[in-house]
Amino acid sequence: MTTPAAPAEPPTARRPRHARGPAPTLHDVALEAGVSLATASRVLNGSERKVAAAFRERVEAAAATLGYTANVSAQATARGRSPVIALLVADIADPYFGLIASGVARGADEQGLVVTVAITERDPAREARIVRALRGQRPQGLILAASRTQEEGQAETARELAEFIRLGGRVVAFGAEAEGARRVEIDNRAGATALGRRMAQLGYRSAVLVGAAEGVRTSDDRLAGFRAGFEEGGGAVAQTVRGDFRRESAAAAMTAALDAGVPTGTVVFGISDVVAIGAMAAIRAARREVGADIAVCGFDDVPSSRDVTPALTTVRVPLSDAGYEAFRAIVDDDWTQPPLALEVVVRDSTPGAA
Amino acid sequence: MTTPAAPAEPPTARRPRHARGPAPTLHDVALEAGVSLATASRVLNGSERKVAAAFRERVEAAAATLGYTANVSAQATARGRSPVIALLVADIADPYFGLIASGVARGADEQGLVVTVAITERDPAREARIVRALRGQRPQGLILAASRTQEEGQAETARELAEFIRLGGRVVAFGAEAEGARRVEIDNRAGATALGRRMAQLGYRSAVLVGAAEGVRTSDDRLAGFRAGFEEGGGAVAQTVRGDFRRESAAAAMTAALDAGVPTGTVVFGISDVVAIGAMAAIRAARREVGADIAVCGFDDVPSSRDVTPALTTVRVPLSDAGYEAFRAIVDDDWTQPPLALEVVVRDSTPGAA
DNA sequence: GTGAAAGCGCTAACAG
DNA sequence: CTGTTAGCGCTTTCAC
Repeated sequence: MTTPAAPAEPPTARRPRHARGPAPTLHDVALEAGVSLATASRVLNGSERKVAAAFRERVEAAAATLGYTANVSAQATARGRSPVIALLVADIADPYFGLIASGVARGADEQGLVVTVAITERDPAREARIVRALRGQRPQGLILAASRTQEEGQAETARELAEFIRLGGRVVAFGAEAEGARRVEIDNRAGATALGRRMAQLGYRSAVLVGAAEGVRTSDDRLAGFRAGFEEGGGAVAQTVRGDFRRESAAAAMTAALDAGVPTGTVVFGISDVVAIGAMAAIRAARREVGADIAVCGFDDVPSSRDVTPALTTVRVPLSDAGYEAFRAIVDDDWTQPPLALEVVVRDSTPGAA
Repeated sequence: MTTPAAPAEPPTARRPRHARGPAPTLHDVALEAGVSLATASRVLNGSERKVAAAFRERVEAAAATLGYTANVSAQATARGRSPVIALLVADIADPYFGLIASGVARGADEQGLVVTVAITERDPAREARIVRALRGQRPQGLILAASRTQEEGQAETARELAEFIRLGGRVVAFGAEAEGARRVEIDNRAGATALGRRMAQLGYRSAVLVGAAEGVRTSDDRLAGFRAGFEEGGGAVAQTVRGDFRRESAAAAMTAALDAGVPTGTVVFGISDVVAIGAMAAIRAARREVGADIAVCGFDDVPSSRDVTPALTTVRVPLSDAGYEAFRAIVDDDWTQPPLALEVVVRDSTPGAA
């Protein structure tokens, strides 16, 4: 459908108030207010410089009647910096990333910045492509929340990241280390160690670990930490099975473990609540009971960990705060990470062994 | 820490490969390749026009050695349109919105567009401010997924939206109707009616409804639908209590209902799974049993609805697909919404009454 | 205080 | 095919 013929109008007519068309420009506002571009710019977009009250009012009135909003892209090219923070997550529908994103968004909002979200789907090639595309936005910073492995497939991403940093970009990564990047450190190892120790204290002596592939840092740290704490308390790890961070793969891994044999009184540690919950499903599917028969604990304390039955024992991670800190790390020159307190929370999924 | 003094260099020297500084521009690439700006632009950024292989290669080589990425803001101002889709959600950590966001992101990725996310926190004033700010991005479109009420506080948002549309912007809203906006319709009423009918078939005769404030459209539709189906099947609604879409407020509302008295054999309908799960928590806190004593059902079928115990009966909503459709509605001129099939899924939280 | 004018990085006619 | 040259909408010296 093309635009219907409009009533003929003298070409010099100002665009009528209710016409549909391109957004009014600063030029339009200046014209309407009878001032120069420079003056209009000064009053509308934060400038240090003073403008006489009379002018200021006229400009503001003009902007209001025209419905003017500054064109962010134009401002960005003129100023040489854009008001965007780019966030890279593996999967925005996963509560872990959703919580982080909410913290980032909160910070961005405080500073009037906008956050753009990109999804890696845990695909390294995709991740590299995305980082490259994101570079084009010339964002103030890049927040990497996608769980990354140390190796293969990462080279390309690392290269793009390095380039971004070299060009003056800021990147902050969760856990992962990247040359020149800041890190928001969630002490996965310590948290998991505390959890493992606690499980040992509760009387468990045998554990099954459900993790992601070797080399995935978050997974490795949590696994190692749990093992250390648990062994320190006198327990032993009977099996380690692996999937990824998704519920289904965790359930499959747990099923394998069950097939191999899991005695009553064992505690299962899932590297994340989502994984632990997947394991719970597998345990039930195998007609075993979660709790008294096989205990389960996770990590993160996502909202649904309280809603499963029995409620899941886990390590509380202030994910939203962590997201906020990641944001601060981008915008605050002398940011140093405040402690992100992890806390073991014991619920019914790990009843004290007799 | 300031930049350490760099080794003196003749001012005419090209920026060395590893210097830290502003990102290379198209101009730099053209220079390096010994071609004109126009040619460089043509090979690097999709143009219809042909460029001789020899030139093309030189430009590509130059871009690669310089690590060039086109400046998106500059492209946007030059082209007069920016590659962004703005998404407005109430709370990105809520699985409902997370799922929608993932669908939007999938679509955007397919088209090489970027999505920016803003959070309303269900605050109308905030929402209006955000829409206004988003206008500045001159996005291709605006997707409104924040649940909105019909009235008060919305006037301002409506005004901003109207202005955006008048200026040629596209907006698509979930459910809500806005002059000139496309809608992605999730047939909440029909889905809820089917659920209500099904509950009646299972033998329930009395229901407690847990909704959000009156005037919140999604809530109203689901409530009305459930009531219709349930009454049609011979049931009756005993109480309607209200909170919002959050777990805690739903639990509080349910607690109030329990205080007022909820007989065994009642079915509780929560307008969303999150609400239903909050109600489940309240029921347990009141030392009642979910299932045989008080049945519970929800709406959406978010992942955790399968993980609670007993598993939650609900209406499956293809949220991610809905998000994808919202995206399509923005970019596809002659988009018409394909059916978004809702499906009642009965699980253990609503055992067949005897 | 205010305005003219030169960019910002890129695109898109328009000539060659 | 390639290069020249106006813009795009806004900011920011730099004079007045």
